[in-house]
Amino acid sequence: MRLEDLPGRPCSVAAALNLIGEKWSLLAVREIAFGNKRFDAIARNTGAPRDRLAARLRALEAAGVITRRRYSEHPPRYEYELTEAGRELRGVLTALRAWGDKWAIDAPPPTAFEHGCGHDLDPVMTCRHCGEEIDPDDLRVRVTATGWTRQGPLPRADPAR
Amino acid sequence: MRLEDLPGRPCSVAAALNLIGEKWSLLAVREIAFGNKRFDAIARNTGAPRDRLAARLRALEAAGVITRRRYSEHPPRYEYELTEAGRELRGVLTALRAWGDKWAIDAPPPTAFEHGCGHDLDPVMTCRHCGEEIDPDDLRVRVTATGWTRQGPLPRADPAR
DNA sequence: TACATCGGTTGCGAAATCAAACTAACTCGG
DNA sequence: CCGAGTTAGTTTGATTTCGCAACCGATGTA
Repeated sequence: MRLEDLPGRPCSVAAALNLIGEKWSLLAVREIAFGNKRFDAIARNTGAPRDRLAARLRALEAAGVITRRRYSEHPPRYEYELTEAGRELRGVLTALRAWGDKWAIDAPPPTAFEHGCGHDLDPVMTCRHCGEEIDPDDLRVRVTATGWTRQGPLPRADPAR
Repeated sequence: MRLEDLPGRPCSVAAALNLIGEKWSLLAVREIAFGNKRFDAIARNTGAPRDRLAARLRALEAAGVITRRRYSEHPPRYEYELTEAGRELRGVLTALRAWGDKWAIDAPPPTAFEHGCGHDLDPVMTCRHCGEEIDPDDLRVRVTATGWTRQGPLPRADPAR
């Protein structure tokens, strides 16, 4: 993706959404990550219309997020797998799931994961360098294409309101 | 959001995407997180069509992600701010940006952040309990609504391919 | 023979999206 | 006072995408 081809601020978030931001794309990735490799299972578990799903799977393949492998000739049958890029998308899914658990549903989380350490997964974003939990209020913009964002600290939560 | 109202697997990821998965929504949140509170700035920096942006901002407000505050009567003028839910979305943006930096663009990251510890931000998702980096291959599905996913380990990366 | 499975494609109407123009109420400079 | 600019949208009309249902062909199963 060429950043210049995106409207607005040159930004990896926009570039990422260009690849995986269409409706059903991330849910398809979720299903494949769950081990559901086949078209029918992905369609059933996401609820996506079959024609839209077919289009999304092609786009995800073109984006390098999944591969399509024929496991039968006559009739041709395919299964989908995550590429390295697709596998790394699971982190995005984890962040989204954590947010959704907290803010998008009123019931307890419908899906939980057990981490290798034996406890239920409770993900935290940390700084690889210092190991501390990342407080987004504690970040400064360091580099951007000129003209798009002034350098300096990001706005903080305003405790007055 | 009632999970029963979603098509497919009951899932917080789907519920989250229902709130913030439409086109331009996350980019609008990104801009507000950057401190751009006004309609025109958000429109300019995202590249979103103004009518779409107006619709998205209303939807984000209804979803509880942003607030709309009048800063002028006559003419009525508004500015947008993140709610607590919106501020916690910054973690999703961080995950998405990290993925996009690596997989969605060919150039070096257009935006970097400096963490409080003095180094460039390099986010890692860790387990709150044991502090270890989360390897998505090291997760087992612990609970889901019955019928949707067998319990047990998730498929691993297949080293044979 | 009849039906089910699988991985789609096709056709079609409904809905969402887009760029551009327009509105309305102000402010500022001269 | 005049004209230009700012701000936050709304309107318009064309384009694109979406969602649904039906269909298809090759095979396997009862």
